[in-house]
Amino acid sequence: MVKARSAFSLTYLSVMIRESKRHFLGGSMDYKQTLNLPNTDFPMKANLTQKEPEWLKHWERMQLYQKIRESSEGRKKFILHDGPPYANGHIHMGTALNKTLKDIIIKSRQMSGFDAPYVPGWDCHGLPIEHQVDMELGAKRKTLSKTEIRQRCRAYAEKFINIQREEFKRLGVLGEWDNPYLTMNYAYEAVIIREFGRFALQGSVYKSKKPIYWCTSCKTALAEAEVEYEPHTSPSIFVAFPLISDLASEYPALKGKKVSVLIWTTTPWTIPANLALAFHPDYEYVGVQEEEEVYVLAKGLLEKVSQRLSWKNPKVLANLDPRFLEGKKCRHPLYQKESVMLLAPYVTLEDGTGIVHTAPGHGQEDYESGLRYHLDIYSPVDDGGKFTPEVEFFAGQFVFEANDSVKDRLREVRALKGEESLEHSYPHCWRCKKPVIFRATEQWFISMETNKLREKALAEIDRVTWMPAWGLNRIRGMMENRPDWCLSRQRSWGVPIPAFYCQNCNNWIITSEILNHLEGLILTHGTDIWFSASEEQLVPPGTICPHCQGTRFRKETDILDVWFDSGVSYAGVLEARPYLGAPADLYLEGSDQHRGWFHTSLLAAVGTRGEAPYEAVLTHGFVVDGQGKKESKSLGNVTHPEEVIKKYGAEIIRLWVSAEDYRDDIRISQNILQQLTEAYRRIRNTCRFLLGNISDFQSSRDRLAIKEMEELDRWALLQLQKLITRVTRAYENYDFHVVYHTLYQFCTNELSAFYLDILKDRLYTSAPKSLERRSAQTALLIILKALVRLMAPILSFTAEEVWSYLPAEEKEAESVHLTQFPVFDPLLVDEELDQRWKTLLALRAEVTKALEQARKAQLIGNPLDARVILHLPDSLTPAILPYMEFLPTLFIVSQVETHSENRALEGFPGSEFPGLIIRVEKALGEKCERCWNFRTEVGSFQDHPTICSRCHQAIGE
RNA sequence: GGGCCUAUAGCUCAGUCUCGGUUAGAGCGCACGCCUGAUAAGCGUGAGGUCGUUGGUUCAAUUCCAACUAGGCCCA
Repeated sequence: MVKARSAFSLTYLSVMIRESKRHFLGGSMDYKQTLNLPNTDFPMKANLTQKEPEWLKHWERMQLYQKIRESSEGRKKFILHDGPPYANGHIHMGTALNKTLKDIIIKSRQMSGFDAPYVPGWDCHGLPIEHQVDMELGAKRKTLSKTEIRQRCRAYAEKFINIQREEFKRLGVLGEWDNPYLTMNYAYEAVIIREFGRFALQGSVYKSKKPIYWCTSCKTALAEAEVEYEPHTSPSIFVAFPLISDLASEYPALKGKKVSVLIWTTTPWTIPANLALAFHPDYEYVGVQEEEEVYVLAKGLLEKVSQRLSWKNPKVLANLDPRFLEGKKCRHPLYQKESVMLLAPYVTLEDGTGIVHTAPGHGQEDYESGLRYHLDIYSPVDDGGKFTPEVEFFAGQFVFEANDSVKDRLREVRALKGEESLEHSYPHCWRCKKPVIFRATEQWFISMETNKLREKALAEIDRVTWMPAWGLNRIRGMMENRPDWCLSRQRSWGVPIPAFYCQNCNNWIITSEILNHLEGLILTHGTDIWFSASEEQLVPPGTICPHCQGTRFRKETDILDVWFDSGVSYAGVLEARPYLGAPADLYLEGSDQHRGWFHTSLLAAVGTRGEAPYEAVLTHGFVVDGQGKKESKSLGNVTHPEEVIKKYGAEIIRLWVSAEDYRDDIRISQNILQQLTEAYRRIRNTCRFLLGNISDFQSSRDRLAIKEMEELDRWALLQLQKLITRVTRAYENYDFHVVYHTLYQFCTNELSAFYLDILKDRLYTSAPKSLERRSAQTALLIILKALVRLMAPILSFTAEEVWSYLPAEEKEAESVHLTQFPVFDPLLVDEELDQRWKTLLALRAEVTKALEQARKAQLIGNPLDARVILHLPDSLTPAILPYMEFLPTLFIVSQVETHSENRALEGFPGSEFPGLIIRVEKALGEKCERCWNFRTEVGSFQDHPTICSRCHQAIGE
């Protein structure tokens, strides 16, 4: 980067020469040339789009990140552990927000005296990538082996890691980009296996059935993301389940009647797997007689059902309390088995009878009820969707074809009370487009209760600091209610579940010997070895089945849930890299991660280490549009980081991230970006002005001690101390919008509209080396150096650019990012001065109003045209009188006088100070051609007839 | 449908939470004006708010409570 120093003295010299020539010739002078106007090459226009990439190159060349690490060796660590984004697609505003926030935290902690390393990571395995690869392959997929698919998945992940890495770097995020953590790195994969092994060896892992989406045509499990909802016509039937339990004791009206529970379903084929009937605990149910039978159904649906079943004369015999029915039994209409009545909150009155036919092996909610009531997860259907031989009447039939047979059979036994057909939205396979079924299959789980995982996790949740505080309730609620962790996926792109089955007795086996052996293999070959090598190679020599002494084994084909991959990152990253450490000080992600990464990381760490992997968790909201609506392609309200960078620069994204309160949802719109651009210019220009006015200043030579400085300058430094306190505290609390607003308003209010505006006269017109000018410059340099460091975590590019324009002797490091925040200096604080000046400022506000009136009346234009006459009330006199000489400077007017008490003063009445009257008149004397103040003595110097005495003296020096 | 959260000027944020109490603040933007020695800059003045809606508690509510509406996240 180019940095040019002004050559003030040279300029000045040439001016003096020119001046004397002119004087000699007797012409009028160009006094502008004798002023000390701002002088800097720091450009007003930022040109961010072009400059930012140059800075990035510069930082890379100078190895900035490594230098920061070296410079902070031995300091107290601050570990922000990166939650890995998924290695799929380009970054969006949300990921940009997340990474930028992390960068601001890292940089601000670093500048607060910590050693804050940042290791970014990526989540690499999983269905979305495999799905993409599948789609790209099309029909060719079936010809490829698992290993070949996995190779393509790896390449796919690599491609997007590289894309995202460049996009993140472009935002100005500093970190160990050349050595990120990837969940598909061999070493990381080995850690996943090891951590799973810890769970397995302590007995927390078990196998059990669970219903999943299953495509009978592709003979494969499907994830939620792989099903598409399409219209589908299903038969819908009403079925009666005769009661076994006698209700007459509680409801005498039912004595001696044939009572049945009436259900409605759109999947007749699941009737053979029925094990229960679900009632809502809070609804009212009735026993209704129609002809010879009594039916139990929800009161609220009686009318609807009567109509649909064309009942002629339904008669309510009893109101039934579902809580009394709980646990009572019905008989299955087709088989000699029971169906238990239970309570479930998901039952609705939208359709049907208010009682839900429950087959735990064929539905998610049914499954949950099954678990709660300890029912068998019964699913007598094979991979091809055919009933297994054990199913009487329907064995071997394809389930969708069995719908009719089931109906026929129900009709035969007079259990079928009504039938219709229904068009509704039904899940279909994304690949073959055929309707899918819910089918229970064997899955791997981590128990929430074994080893008290839930209890320990809840205790750790209470110990961790959640920001905002409501995060605790949120994750607590989830942890209290979550089911056991289903770990297995029937997929290819992931880490295998390292289990073997004995070929002889079919029991599964996971031992420490097996795990150790595998870990070694995976470190050198990755988990690909699991898919490519034979069991003989994967099982350590001499392994025998602990159950039956068998020696031949078959490997598990399921892989692990990717949430387990990222969930063990504390082990794969924090513990694996000696310069980090676990637990982390902070995790920072979107609030959706209360169910995601925060949750799984906690479970994994508590389950294996007994403690949370983080001390504190900070969450941010989601990016929404200018109206607060979520971004969506169809609404067309999506803002892309790339476009913002192209139009405004990454710096504006960083400013946006800082300006908004990220704990809520974060809005973005062209209007907001426009506004931030304006704010950016103001901050930039303030820095430029400061740079321009210290161009001839060298602290070692010119700096004044605080005691020697003008009171105004001391006031400014005092305000700076308040700024430092406020801003550093805001950084500490992660309140970046407070940082932004405080910095910005300091530039606007304290500096631009007040201090700098007043200072111009002194800076420009005083003799260059005069004490009063050096006093101002001393303050300006201190302010600039503080500002540039305080803004560096947010405006990382601009701060560095400003830094590069500082005089060499002011730069204690080659990059602003290698420096520390300014610290509060008590020597610069003077409470009494601050109080005195509060009154001065309030008076100034009154005067500016009066000046505005005068301007409106066309009495004056520039305030320097004015002479202000004050009538001070007694309450103000003691505070103001000592400053009479300073008032013209303060008001930026030519003259200020107090009015004698004798006669009333006509003028502008002050609103804040009763009795204050301000009169504005044309200033006396002539306008000094050099400083533009009106002075009566202008004209009294023969050598310079158009300037005032102050300027005359200044020129002479 | 359930859990958690949010709602203050056109925009971004203060204030209210832990103390309910005179005319609810700032900056930007906007309008009008000044300056032309920060100049694709700088300064000033002004207009903008029934503090999401409706109830309740209270002498008094933007602030406490409830419901509702809108929006967000996570579930179903």
